[in-house]
Formats: sequence, structure tokens, C-alpha cells
Amino acid sequence: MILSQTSVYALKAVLHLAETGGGDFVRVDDIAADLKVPRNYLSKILHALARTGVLDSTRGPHGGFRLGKNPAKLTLDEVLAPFDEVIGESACLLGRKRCSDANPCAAHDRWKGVYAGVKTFFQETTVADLARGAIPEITLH
Amino acid sequence: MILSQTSVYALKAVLHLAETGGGDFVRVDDIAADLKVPRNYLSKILHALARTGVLDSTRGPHGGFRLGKNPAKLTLDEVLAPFDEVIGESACLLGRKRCSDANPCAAHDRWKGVYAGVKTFFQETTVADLARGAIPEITLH
DNA sequence: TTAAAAAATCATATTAACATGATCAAACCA
DNA sequence: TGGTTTGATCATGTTAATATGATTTTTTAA
Repeated sequence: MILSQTSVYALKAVLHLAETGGGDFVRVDDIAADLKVPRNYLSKILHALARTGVLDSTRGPHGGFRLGKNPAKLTLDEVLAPFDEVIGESACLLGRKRCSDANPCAAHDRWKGVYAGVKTFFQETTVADLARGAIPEITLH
Repeated sequence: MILSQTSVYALKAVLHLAETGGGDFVRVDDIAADLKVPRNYLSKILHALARTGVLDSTRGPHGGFRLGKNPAKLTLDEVLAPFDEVIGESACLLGRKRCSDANPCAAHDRWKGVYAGVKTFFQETTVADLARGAIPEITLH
């Protein structure tokens, strides 16, 4: 897989909230059940997303998670940042820490262009781009 | 990392043989020392590459590993096939087993084109493309 | 035919990702 | 104010990738 399992869970959860959340708080248990993802594991992931502002959370009755940003302005890169670093250092095909035009690995020149496409995808695609159906107007707080 | 550590070792070893092997058998110990890669772990990897015909191996004095195919005809895809499946099922961003135009995940339409570039890179880039310096003429057996 | 050289294999250890169950702490409401 | 609802956290378990050390098997050459 391109993304780790954790990243896939994160992305699915955020899309789920964009598609069906309607700006309301949704319980972890409900999200976990809908997505068929382990409850406590998801809880930890959603908590990490709340820390970065991607999600918003409250406890107690009527608590849960909702989007913390406008989905049209929320890039996949922002969602995945706490988990995989899809972008950045991991860019080198041969696993180098530092790999640049000035100090390239054997694959650098040919891989560069391909990787640029991947990078752009994650930096420019938004949650709204991927969410199916009508995206409700969400009032941010 | 895009590729697993194992895949990186495999790719580095094959490039190393293309660049410096000169068609002769090279000992695992020497490759491992040059690449700074664990010896027995590399041995297992090279053995797997020999099974698919990418490499050729012999035991005993003057034994070791050498390329089993013309590097100009050896694609990265062929090298990595026993380890990661960079190409194929793992294609779906959201981790689906089956994800197609007919039965797409939320990311399918937008990811498809980007992924096609990655796929093409691995299918069309050859070991000779990445090997630095003169590639010696290798007599295949 | 025997000793050395080399890959092949085996048994085991380490680590990180992924997962589960139990408990804790905050928010809400009667 | 006390009980219920909910996220947050903790302790632990499982599994696969990565790694190490020891042993076995094959090949060559003296």
C-alpha cells in the first residue's frame, strides 16, 4: 500500500465526516462501526487529527468529532501529516535522508518528475474534492 | 518511504552489480560491505532475485552473484516484484482490494492519473537507465 | 579426497505497526 | 450532586518487517 493502514483510517474518517457529518458531532463508536475500523485505534487517530485542527472534538452527551476546517480548504497533505510523511524526506526512492539535485541518488533525475506528480496530488487535492454527494455548509467555530 | 527497506536493498544490490560487477560473480559479503547492508538479510534477498532470474548465483570459490539479464532490458518492476507489489492491487489509495472505474473508491478518479505515472516509471525504467558510469558488456549464459 | 570458500538455510531476536480491553476524566442533564 | 454519555488514556497483545548468529550444503582446487 502507498499509505499506511493508519493513514487510510484517518482519510476515510475525515471523508466520512465530510460526507455524512453535516457539521454535527459524530461519536467514535458510530464512525468505527460505519467504517469497520477498530474503535480505540480510531479514537487515537481522531485525537491526533483534533490536535492539528483538522477535526474538532467534545466529550459527554452529544459529543464526538466533526470537521475543524472547511473541507474545500483542507488538503490531503494536512490530513495525513501526523501519520505518514508522504511528502518530504521520504521522497528518495533509494531511502536516502538527503537526496537533491546537487547530491542525487542513482534514481533521482528520473524519479523526480514522477514524484512531483504525487506530491502535487496530496498538496492540492482537498477533502471536498473527494467527498461524494452534497457537502453541507459547515459552520466553523 | 515509498519502497520497503527490503526493496531498497534489492534495488541497490542490482544497481551495484550493474555498475561494478562487470559480469563477474561478486560475493554477498562484498556487496553487503559495499552497501552497508546486513549480510544474511541481503543473502536472502539476492537468493529471491536469483529465483526470478534477475540474478545468477554459484557457490564455492569464485562464486557469488551476477546479473542474470541484460540491464537494458531489466525493469525496476521485475527487480522489485518478489518484494513490494508497487504495481497492482496496492494501487487503491484507500486500501481496497478491488477498486476500478466500474467500482471506484472516493479517490479513484483523481488518483488514477497520478498512479499511472508511478506505474509507468517502474515498468519502463531499466537498471541500465539508473546505473551510473559505463555498463560493461555482459555475456549472458 | 579433502580442506577451504562460498551461498543457502535455520533458529532466534528486535522493533514498529496495528489492534484490543479496561479504565479514567470530562461534559451534560435530571 | 450523582449518574450517564462520551472521548482520552493506559496496559497489553499480536503480527510482520527487519536483523543477527550459527549451521548446513555445494563447489572448487590443491
